[in-house]
Amino acid sequence: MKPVTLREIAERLNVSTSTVSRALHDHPRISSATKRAVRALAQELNFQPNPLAMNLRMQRTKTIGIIVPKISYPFYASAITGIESVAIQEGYNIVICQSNESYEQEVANVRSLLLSRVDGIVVSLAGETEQYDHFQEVVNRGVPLVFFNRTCPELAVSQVVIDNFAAATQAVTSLIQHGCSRIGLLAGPSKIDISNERLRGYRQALAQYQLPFDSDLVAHCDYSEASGFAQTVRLIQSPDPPDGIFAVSDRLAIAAVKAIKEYNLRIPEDIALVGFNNDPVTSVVSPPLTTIDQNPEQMGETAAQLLFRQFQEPDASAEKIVLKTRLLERNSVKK
Amino acid sequence: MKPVTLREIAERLNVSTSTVSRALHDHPRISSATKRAVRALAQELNFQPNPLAMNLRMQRTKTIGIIVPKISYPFYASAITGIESVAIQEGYNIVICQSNESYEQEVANVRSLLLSRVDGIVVSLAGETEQYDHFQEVVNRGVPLVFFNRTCPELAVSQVVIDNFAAATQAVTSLIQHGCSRIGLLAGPSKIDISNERLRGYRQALAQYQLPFDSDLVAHCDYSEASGFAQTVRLIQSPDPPDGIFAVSDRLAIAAVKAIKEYNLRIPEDIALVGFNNDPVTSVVSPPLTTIDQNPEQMGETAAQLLFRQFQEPDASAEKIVLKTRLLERNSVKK
DNA sequence: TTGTAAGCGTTATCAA
DNA sequence: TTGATAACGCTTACAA
Repeated sequence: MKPVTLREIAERLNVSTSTVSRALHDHPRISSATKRAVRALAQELNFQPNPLAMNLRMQRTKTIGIIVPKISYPFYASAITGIESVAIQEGYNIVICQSNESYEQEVANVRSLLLSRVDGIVVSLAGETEQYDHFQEVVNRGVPLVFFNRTCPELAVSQVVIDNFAAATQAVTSLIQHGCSRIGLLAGPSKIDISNERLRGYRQALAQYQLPFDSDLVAHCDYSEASGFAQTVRLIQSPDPPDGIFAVSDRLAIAAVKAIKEYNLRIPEDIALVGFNNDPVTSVVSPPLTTIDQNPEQMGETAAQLLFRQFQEPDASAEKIVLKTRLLERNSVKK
Repeated sequence: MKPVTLREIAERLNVSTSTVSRALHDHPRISSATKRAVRALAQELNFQPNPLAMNLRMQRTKTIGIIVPKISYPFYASAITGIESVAIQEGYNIVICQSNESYEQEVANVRSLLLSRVDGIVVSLAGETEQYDHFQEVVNRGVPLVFFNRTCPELAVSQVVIDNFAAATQAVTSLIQHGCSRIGLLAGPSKIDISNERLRGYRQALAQYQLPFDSDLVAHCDYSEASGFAQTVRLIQSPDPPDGIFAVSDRLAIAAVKAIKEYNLRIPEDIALVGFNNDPVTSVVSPPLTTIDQNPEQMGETAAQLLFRQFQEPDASAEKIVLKTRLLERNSVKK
């Protein structure tokens, strides 16, 4: 019942363990006769090299660590699937950590991954995170690192993102073109890079159509539904409420839907709404939400590819890949 | 920049590595003086024992493997969170695998987890799985195993489930009490244990109210939205269509919603609908779905606890824990 | 072409 | 109370 080891094979064949190891690795200076013999027996005994021993010996684990805010966010679940698919293809395992949007948990995740000697790390930042020493530490240790989606502007590290500025501009433009003139923004945490990019896009669209920017209409939320709901209520109850809202995530948009309905307002007639992510719920909610589709699986794949590129050329400079998005127009803006 | 090892501490203190190791483990026969000295230096150098070396030496990894059909299913995402929380508490790491409902991938997952020597495995079966040799192998190797939710009836292994029979009875009863008399069932794969339990519950409710059982009304689906949609269409188009549908998962229920709406029928007036899982979308879709709430996080926690119990008493007999559920009545059945 | 031996960083056994 | 030493299972100089 015990797993077979190199030694057993060696003893049975009256050769040394090194010969067995080399035969299995197709070392050029091993006779094809012994190679055949070794392989045959290895096959027969169903030999699997013990990864624990290999890890210790090789000082690498063939494992990549992933840190995401929450695996239950459909965006990240899909991104993970993307990362996983290329990892498997390359013979790597993955280990998934959730930061739960918490800075402290993210730090703990990094520590744990470093400790377990993963060969590389793929991260999307927690909403709370405002300092990056823990990632600097990753870089210092020479462990390849790639950010995706929520990235860190201060670190010269490879990253894959979408053009958040352009996507947000497009989203808000859609609201404007459908007749909205006073548009609220359910923004993300102000320390998160993509939040600011989307805010810039929002302002850009307003400027393009000569609409005034009113900071009262910008509501910063963390990524929780509760904050989305509360901020929407605040916008609705304000003296001069918006006739359209752009939410920087579909979760916030859904929270907005609930708030708007609670106040017996109609979507899109009273308030039009645009979300971000093409979360599955957006096609189910009534009315279906206009949103930005951004192919998270592809983003995950790309991030993983970037990581593997770093494995091959550790000294290559940081790359930034920007993926395409598209606006999915649905009834939440059609007036 | 290199991680500190036992040896370094030993050399600096002019003691042996064994002494250092023992001091750090609070071994009773080490003088408190050296303990203090060792610990102080360990702290100062920020010594972290290399888990790779420990793993190899101890033949255990302080890691538990999790296999679920898909992490993007909200039910499993929550269950994982539950497992994770007790694992962390016990100082264990987790590694998450997705079977993607595929038997082959599940087998590969098991193989990979066994190879990497996880200390125990928590599983919810893939929809496709109809044979269990790979789990028998886990048991044979003496690796603790716990099933949750979708369990395996043939193996004497600890498991945590809900009372699927009772929950399904309750769900269908709700439809009947709101006036449905011809109730369709979007059932799960017939090889999955909980599918059959829910089917039994369905029949029980019918029997209780003297409604006839009609096998034409039972539509077996895999867990995909596509099959839920197709089967709903089949039911709608049948010569004698149902006035209510019980879907054994919310994903299938959502698919049913889409199909029903596509045929311009009203929910619940033309067809009432009950789902299963209390997926977040059920509160967002219009009308909100009646569903069975089953606290997946608690289920995950319980499964993990069962596993840790096995770590402590490897020879204890298999336990089966049945958790409570509750019916969440919403507008998809109110006529 | 193959074998010997060292080493990865721990823990555990035995002896002192 | 502590130290040598072996061992976990593998890879890889270096020797033969």
